[in-house]
Amino acid sequence: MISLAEENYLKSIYHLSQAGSQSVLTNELAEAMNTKAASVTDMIKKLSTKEFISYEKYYGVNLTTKGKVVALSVIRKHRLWETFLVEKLGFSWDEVHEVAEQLEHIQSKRLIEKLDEYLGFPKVDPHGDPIPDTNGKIKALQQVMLASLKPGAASMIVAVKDSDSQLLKYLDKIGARPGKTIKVIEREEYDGSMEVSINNQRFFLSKEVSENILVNA
Amino acid sequence: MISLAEENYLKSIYHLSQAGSQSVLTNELAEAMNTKAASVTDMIKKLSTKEFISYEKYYGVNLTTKGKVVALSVIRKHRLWETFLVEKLGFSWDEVHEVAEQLEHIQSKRLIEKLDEYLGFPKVDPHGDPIPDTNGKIKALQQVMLASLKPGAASMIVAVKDSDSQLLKYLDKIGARPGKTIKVIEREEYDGSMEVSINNQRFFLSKEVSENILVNA
DNA sequence: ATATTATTTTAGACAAGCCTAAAATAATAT
DNA sequence: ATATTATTTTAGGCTTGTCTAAAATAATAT
Repeated sequence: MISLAEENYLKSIYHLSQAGSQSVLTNELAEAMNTKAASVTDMIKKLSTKEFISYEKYYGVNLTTKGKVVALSVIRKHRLWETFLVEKLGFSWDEVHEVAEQLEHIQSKRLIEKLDEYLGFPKVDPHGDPIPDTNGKIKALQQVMLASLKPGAASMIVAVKDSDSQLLKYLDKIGARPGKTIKVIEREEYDGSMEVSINNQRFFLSKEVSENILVNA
Repeated sequence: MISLAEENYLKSIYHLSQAGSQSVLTNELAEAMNTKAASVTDMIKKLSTKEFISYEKYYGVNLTTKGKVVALSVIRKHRLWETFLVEKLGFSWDEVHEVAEQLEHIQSKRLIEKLDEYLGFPKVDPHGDPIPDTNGKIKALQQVMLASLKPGAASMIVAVKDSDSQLLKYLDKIGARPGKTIKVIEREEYDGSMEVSINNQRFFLSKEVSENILVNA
């Protein structure tokens, strides 16, 4: 059996290894998990013994195939639950993360199959992130940062990187939801900020915000 | 904060104190929780310090008002989730218990409110058990055992005591679901068995089974 | 009234998952 | 090439929730 803590570590390792393409380092993981490096080392040993990760002392960890299966199954559950919360229970976009963090650990194959069916086998969650299938296959989206678009370019928002509640609230307010089309009016080279239009309304976005919005390539 | 284990103990204490009307004894609790008496004593001390229960050494425990609130909130969540699983996801009656045991521990007031609303504020769960309201008020049903009915009497099934999966499967097969009307045709005094009719079909029920079916008084 | 039996509690241990402080190793700067 | 700094690991400890074995208490039978 795999514990809740173990599942969370594997999920974090997966996300971190998607971001940077190196091995995941102890300190990165400690920060992501909101814990101390020493605790991470302890857990790394356990996960390594159980063959969920491969681990070279001082040089970080990588998921094994077995570990990736677990991570993707947790992510699948997380994203299906988020979809449920938004589509069926009427949660807003920015409220679902915390609850889904809990729901993703419910152990029941049947439940997830039924939920998937009930939701009509969605391919992406409310943030636009792809939902892995039963076998852990995940469709890599062709995504680029809004920040990289040139003035005049328009594209569909597919996801938001950060899951910070403040950011999500803000994006929700200005209508920057996945599925929406966003157009770059102008971009200031000196600070990376940009003026964009969504729903025919204009907004100024800071560099930080525009780097957190992902659009179709 | 209250832990998962603590919630489960409080729930068990509540159920046991509903059954027998005495204080709940260490051994009863150990059996219900599938653990050893020594472990129960340990936990009892913790719950007592936190004032969820009152405890007199060697003479068992009782829930305090504070403890009852927690227990009823867990039971409310359990029953709402069971309703969801059956009504929305198409689980059958006898499959929901295990999953609901996990779902009942999700911490999110908002989630439960939304779920309640989504289900149309149900008053009873799929087993016919009453669902406590937000304030922990629970409507005591006027229930009697089917076993106590006299030949010729008919009444509506409101609940099933045991949550043993075998029993639930059997009852499902013969159509003995909450809401159904059941009529006693005959009763054998020497072994307590009875012949009944449900949906105009006749069945023989052993004493054990007829004591597990609760009907409107 | 006392001895036997059943129940409950105490004592001491263990695994999981975390911590702090100190030691070991790697990376970087001179 | 070596010293300094940053990162990671080790060592030892804590809490939660469990266990077994032994001691204490209560219930029951004679």
